[in-house]
Amino acid sequence: MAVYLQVLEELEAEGEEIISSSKLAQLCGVNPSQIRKDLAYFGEFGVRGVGYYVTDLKESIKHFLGLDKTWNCAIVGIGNLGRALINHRAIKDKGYRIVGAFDWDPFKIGEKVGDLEIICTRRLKEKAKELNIQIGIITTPPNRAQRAANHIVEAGIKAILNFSPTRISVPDDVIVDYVEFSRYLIYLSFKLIHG
Amino acid sequence: MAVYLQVLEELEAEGEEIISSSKLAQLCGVNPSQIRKDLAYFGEFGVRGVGYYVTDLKESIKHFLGLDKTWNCAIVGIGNLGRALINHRAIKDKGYRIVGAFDWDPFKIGEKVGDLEIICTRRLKEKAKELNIQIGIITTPPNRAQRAANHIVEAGIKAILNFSPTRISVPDDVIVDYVEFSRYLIYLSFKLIHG
DNA sequence: CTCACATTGAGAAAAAATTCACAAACCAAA
DNA sequence: TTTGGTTTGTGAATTTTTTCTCAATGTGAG
Ligand SMILES: NC(=O)c1ccc[n+]([C@@H]2O[C@H](COP(=O)([O-])OP(=O)(O)OC[C@H]3O[C@@H](n4cnc5c(N)ncnc54)[C@H](O)[C@@H]3O)[C@@H](O)[C@H]2O)c1
Ligand SMILES: NC(=O)c1ccc[n+]([C@@H]2O[C@H](COP(=O)([O-])OP(=O)(O)OC[C@H]3O[C@@H](n4cnc5c(N)ncnc54)[C@H](O)[C@@H]3O)[C@@H](O)[C@H]2O)c1
Repeated sequence: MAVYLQVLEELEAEGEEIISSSKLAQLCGVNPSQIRKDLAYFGEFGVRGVGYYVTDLKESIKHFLGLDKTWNCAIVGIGNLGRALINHRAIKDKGYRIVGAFDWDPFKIGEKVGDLEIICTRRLKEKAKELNIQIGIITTPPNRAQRAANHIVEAGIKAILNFSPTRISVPDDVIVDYVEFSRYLIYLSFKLIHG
Repeated sequence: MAVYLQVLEELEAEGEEIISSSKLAQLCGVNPSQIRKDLAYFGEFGVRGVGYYVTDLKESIKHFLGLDKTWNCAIVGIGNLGRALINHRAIKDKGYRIVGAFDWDPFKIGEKVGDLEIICTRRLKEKAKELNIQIGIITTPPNRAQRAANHIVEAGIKAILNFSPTRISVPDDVIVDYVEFSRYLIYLSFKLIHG
């Protein structure tokens, strides 16, 4: 679904107004029926004999994926990785905004990263309300990840993305996802061996 | 498959010697038959009436995934993200070693990151041979990604992991994978909306 | 308005993946 | 050696996913 969205955005940028499922399928590298089934799943967007209106369809998918709102994120642990994420522009275009940078280290507090000021993790709860933070991102060292998670949960945030290579435990109503860099490397080396 | 491996490693660390498909299935959150099918796919490892020998099975999966060798990687673009990846310990345990740090910026060349010295991108070809580099990792700004890719291809490296948010074009015999941070955020926000 | 053409939406068919079920194989104890 | 209790490996059954097909519907020309 995210692939369709990306292709649709490219088409829109090229000025295309209408696209047929077969053309879109070709661009996405899938079967035309696949596309029609997927799109029909959450509403009827096509026009028989014509195709799909690129902009309308794009908006519908965005709405379905929740990309028509902006989502506010906080980063906890402002080391190399935290900074890289704050500076990463690509996510802003998709409607995710990093609105808070938190760290435990007293020497870092007050320091500027981009146009964010690093804030003490203890103030996360207070700031989460103020900034309406919906997603917490953990980029602390592994042995601090659980502590960071606790702060995020405490602040009432219901979604966590954890970059540190440790499992964290949280209440059932909090969604956690893990980023594992090694996954990509395993894929590549596997391909190198097995074609 | 990578999940089985992780669970097996945990089991080995706990001193377990034998595991049945049903126990392993439980730990991985899948069906026992699933496990037996998957394992039977690349050889007969189990012992009827007994189960699977944890260590043997772990080794076999590692071999199958190519994780019994060490893979040498080079990072091209030593900014925040590049540094974060170099310092990231978790991948070393899986057999991936970052043996080269390359950057274009003359002011960075010679600088130390961890125990690596930053080398000029122009020397990539020469160093790739010397260090037997098999995987190239791009962490340059987006507008430099293609140039970095060209250097990597030129150096005879056949696998590329691209962190910059741009598509790159390479010859057919080079494998490319893309890391898109936004994928994880989309997953989280989608879950927040749709349960 | 009618006709020729294009394309969707959805049910039918095909393919793929998952799960079930059980014979074959193994171990341990008697 | 035989017996009883396990657990794998695999063919069959089931479920899910993907693809095919075509009636229904829209467009635009005449
Ligand atoms: N998942 C991946 O793909 C991936 C890739 C690279 C790095 N990593 C991991 O990301 C983590 C961070 O990497 P890095 O290079 O930025 O490390 P780093 O040491 O540069 O930064 C860690 C930061 O966390 C702060 N911190 C420590 N305890 C804290 C706490 N309780 N609350 C708030 N902040 C706290 C530190 O002050 C420091 O600024 C590491 O665990 C690393 O292994 C993951
Ligand atoms: N995929 C993801 O999930 C993700 C996450 C965060 C950042 N990023 C992306 O990663 C990239 C790097 O981020 P960063 O924060 O480290 O940026 P940065 O600006 O700190 O570092 C970029 C480095 O690349 C070097 N460089 C530029 N041109 C080069 C060339 N031709 N050859 C070799 N080196 C070259 C620069 O000298 C600099 O050191 C950005 O494109 C960013 O958008 C991706």
